[in-house]
Amino acid sequence: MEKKYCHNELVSFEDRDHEALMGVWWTGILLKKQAKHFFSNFLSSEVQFNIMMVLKYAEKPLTQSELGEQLLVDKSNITGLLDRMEKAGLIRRLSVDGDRRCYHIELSEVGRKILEKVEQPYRNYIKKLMSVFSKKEIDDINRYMARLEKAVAAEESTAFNDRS
Amino acid sequence: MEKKYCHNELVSFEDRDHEALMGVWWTGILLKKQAKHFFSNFLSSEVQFNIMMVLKYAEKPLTQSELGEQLLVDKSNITGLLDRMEKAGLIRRLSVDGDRRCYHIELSEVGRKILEKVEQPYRNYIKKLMSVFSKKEIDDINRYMARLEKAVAAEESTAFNDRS
DNA sequence: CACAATTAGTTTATATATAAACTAATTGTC
DNA sequence: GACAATTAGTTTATATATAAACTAATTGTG
Repeated sequence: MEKKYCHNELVSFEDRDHEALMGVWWTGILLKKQAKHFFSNFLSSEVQFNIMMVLKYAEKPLTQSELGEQLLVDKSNITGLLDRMEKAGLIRRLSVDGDRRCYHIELSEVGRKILEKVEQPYRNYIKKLMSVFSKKEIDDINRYMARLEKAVAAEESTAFNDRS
Repeated sequence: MEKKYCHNELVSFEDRDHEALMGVWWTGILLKKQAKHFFSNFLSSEVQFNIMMVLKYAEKPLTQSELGEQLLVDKSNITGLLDRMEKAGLIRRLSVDGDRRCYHIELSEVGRKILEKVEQPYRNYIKKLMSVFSKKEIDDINRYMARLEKAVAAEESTAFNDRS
């Protein structure tokens, strides 16, 4: 069995672990690229879609920081993302009673309408993608990814270049 | 069982398929972030590490296009990446006999030395990360990711906004 | 050989991503 | 209540990412 560092035949390693990890990595990249393309007629990126989805389904108004935490987006990145989305009329920043430091972010009417157009097609698309897997395999993937995420989080402190 | 669109408790869907796909997505993002941090003392990104690994293990000299294909990096992106890496003394562009359009990219001595410093620690790091999985589970992940990649590729033509 | 089509790489415009330094507002502590 | 520490968000600098338009060189076709 050939082990690949990346996606074609020119380079191969002998490390099944590495291959598995790179598999998750590359698949994630592919999914991101595809999603970006999927939304490109309506939104500048899949990140904007994710933001809108989080806003739509949030159980309470979210601040920029809370949004960033959920989506693993840095606060300095959130500022620009929301600037562009605000400029495009997709979201609004509302001042918050009692804390003049932060905003509550909400979907605008335009944003809601665009989300209505793309949400279901995207869900269908994902449904179709994932239909290559059985119920049991889907559960496997869910469990494996959860464990891998936990392992990554646990290694956070032991990185190569930590000065601690 | 709770289904999450993203990483915390504020938003939840009822879609196990979607959750699995998002799991791969998020885990990929986490891996990228961690890797970037891992290399940050020596390289400006994990992408540069990947480029150097491909160059080291390639069986023949690679052009910019070939490099880009392997790493899923757009040709317009490769130009800038290699510009920065060349400026940092990590790689060289060599003119190619008989085709004045392209370059062969090779690791410089400096690049080779830096790679020597970071490659084994990174491999160990990955080994440790993946040690939470059994041999059988590693094989599962490899198979699942390969199938998911294939499914993604197969859907490429049916994207929401195709004008075909 | 002429010349259209293709290929390799660059440039430009725009978006996403992070770290670090920064401002302004709030909280904790005495 | 004063003031240090923290928190929310912005700014700046730099890197990565894509699409589209571009230049220069090569290939394919008559």
